[in-house]
Amino acid sequence: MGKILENKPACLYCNARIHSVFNVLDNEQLEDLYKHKTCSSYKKGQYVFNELGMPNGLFCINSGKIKLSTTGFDGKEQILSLAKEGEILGYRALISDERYHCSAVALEDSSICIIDKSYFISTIIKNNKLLIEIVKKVSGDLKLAENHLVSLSQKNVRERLAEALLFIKATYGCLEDGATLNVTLSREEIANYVGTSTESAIRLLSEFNHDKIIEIIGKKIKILNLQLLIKTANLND
Amino acid sequence: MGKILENKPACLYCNARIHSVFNVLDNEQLEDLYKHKTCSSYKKGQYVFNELGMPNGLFCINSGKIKLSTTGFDGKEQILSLAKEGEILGYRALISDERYHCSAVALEDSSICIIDKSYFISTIIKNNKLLIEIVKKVSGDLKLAENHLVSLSQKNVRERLAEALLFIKATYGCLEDGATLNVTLSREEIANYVGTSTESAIRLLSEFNHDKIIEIIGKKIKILNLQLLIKTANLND
DNA sequence: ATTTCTAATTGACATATATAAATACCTGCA
DNA sequence: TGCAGGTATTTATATATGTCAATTAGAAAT
Repeated sequence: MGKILENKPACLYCNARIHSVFNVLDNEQLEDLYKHKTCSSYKKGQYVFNELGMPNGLFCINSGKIKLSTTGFDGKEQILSLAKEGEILGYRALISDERYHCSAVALEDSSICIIDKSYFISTIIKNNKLLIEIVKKVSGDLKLAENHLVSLSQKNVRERLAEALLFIKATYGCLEDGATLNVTLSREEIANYVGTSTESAIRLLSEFNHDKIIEIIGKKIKILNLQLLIKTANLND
Repeated sequence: MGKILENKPACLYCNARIHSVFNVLDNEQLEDLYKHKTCSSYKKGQYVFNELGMPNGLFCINSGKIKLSTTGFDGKEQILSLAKEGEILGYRALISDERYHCSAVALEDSSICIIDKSYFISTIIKNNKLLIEIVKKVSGDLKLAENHLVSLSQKNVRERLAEALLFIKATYGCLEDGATLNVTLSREEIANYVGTSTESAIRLLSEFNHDKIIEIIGKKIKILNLQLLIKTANLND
């Protein structure tokens, strides 16, 4: 469990809201939402929820970065996606009333609002606009999963790694320099997204580094040649 | 385009309805649905829609079998899922108002109802129960995609092929003998679901055949030893 | 029945990638 | 300051799987 914050952020003035499903709510509804939530802080590495648990609320990231992963057949982690502020988590398990089928772990210190389960359920039944936003959100997630699936099925590790770096950039953006990825993932985590061994991920990152596609600065990765990275990823869309 | 049938099936008496999202509609709503649809037949191999097109209606399989696939980076097919009677197709593109991101092709002669686009959109905005069913449907699809993704990422071809056979059995069931898979897929199609080369799929199917896990009877596959197949698939759930 | 075309099969070979093992590098903590 | 435990890196090696090429079987067409 995260540490409950006394000062929970006002939904009405939440910066993350514009990119979230709650953007379709009016001011009154946002006030109502505020009344039915709490907000907790999570330390880097802490679980927000894990795939064994039953949901008791809807998570909405206020700030921070979260990885969503699942445990494969021999305990190996598979990172399914990366989430940032404004994104809701755990909605599927909530709506279908079943266990989470993935785990959410903080990649850095994060604050996350937890919306009361029964309030959320009763709200979506009344509010079609919100529900449609949720359908769009799941559809978008499905599309991302399918793209990831095709890459895993058809591309080699080098292409997938390049794609992963582009995905990280697209998700979390860069630091002020406009090139250094704005998140720190371990080599193992990168490998667990790409679907390869940690050693292979390291080897290829070194190659990218040597080929001046990226520069490795400690745990940070700086994209030196975006065009070449895109070419290496062999994208088709 | 499929060939439009003069006698479209009544939604009220549709056998497939029980397993579909439309099971939440009452009799009056089903009559209404009937009024806003057409029904077409598709020959084996025919496209129901393809990933280039814009949706102009919601497809609902009345009878037959459909494969959903997408085209990978160098034109290679990736089969994403298999659909049967009662399943709706193309709902995501419709709701998000964008192009299909996969293609639907008939695996055998099929009849498919096409529900008027504007009718469907206006209906889901009014009918929350239906919309919730759709959320559950997308969520289920996402769950399947994620499981497939993890297998592609972490399992070897042998395990994935065994898993694919189990998936086909779970989706389409068996013939009267309770063991022969009730669908004919080419070796290439099997490979394109498994994420391997056609040759590797053939080789491993021969191995399964030799090991008495399956029996290959022409294009049909009979599961001889289900327990061993499950063990070979190395399932964890 | 004969031809033609596609799908299935088999074998040989190349190679990408996993695995294993050893070393180097951090980072927190005593 | 130095130890300890994890993370990162590198090298060597094994192997699963893709690729290429040749053959066979089966289905469709004339």
